[in-house]
Amino acid sequence: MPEGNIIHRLARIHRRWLVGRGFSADSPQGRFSEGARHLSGRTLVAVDAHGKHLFHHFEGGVRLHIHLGLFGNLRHFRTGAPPPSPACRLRLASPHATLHLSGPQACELLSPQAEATLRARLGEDPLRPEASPARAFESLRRGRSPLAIALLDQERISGVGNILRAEALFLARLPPLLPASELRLEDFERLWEALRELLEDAARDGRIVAPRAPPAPWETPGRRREDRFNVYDRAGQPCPRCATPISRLELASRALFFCERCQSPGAGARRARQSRATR
DNA sequence: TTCCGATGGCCAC
DNA sequence: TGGCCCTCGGAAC
Repeated sequence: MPEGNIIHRLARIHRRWLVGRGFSADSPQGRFSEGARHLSGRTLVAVDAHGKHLFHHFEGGVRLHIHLGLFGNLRHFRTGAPPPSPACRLRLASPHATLHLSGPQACELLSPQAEATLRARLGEDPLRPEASPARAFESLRRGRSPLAIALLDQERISGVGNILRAEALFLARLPPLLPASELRLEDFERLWEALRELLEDAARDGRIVAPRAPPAPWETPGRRREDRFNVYDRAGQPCPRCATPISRLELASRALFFCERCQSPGAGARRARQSRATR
């Protein structure tokens, strides 16, 4: 489920509803019993999201680090929490809300030092206010990997997952296999803006819905999953811009979706020239 | 009822 | 690069 948008959304909800509450904690599954004992009885004082990582700070300097990985799920119930599933790694309960965490890649207590070390490795997160596009640009251009690979590298830009990379590259009309070192500033600026907008909308709405191009009225909120994307998981279906069948490529064991025509080398530059000419 | 894939990432080789 | 971990919904039988 989780790309950066989900993590930021969770952080916002928890900040609003849970900070200042005291929690009891347990680990129905048993794999986090020791950590749960340390958490139990403490008040949540802050919640922060960085890329796909979530940090809950409790009183007494106790810090919980959660990474949902591919399968992780963090549910919240304001009232009437159901019994936890047997796989529930951590349950945090207060009179006002209950959290159920299952299947995380990471659920651990970290010292402030360990948290700082972890965060120092993360690249610019487009959803964080201090994010620097200039640093992200420099970081993306390091090395020779294709743009599509560089985008998933959390040490360059953090929070981007497989859906967002496909949709952002499509909206920015960039060829996914372009060597990242050849990315030009004007192309990067379109890409960064696409990422920022997709992430921000998805963090607010709770799911990724890519704007359709060419400009079409925004679909109704009831838009079905398979209609939410321009290219992701749409192999063989017509590109919404040019009707060319969407391509699927296996790259570093991840599926990559793109339009060979709209995202051919030079497509972005051609479009930029056209829009300048018509201004 | 079983099976499979998924919006991640780590580690060993 | 491949194997592996973790969970769960929906497709396939």
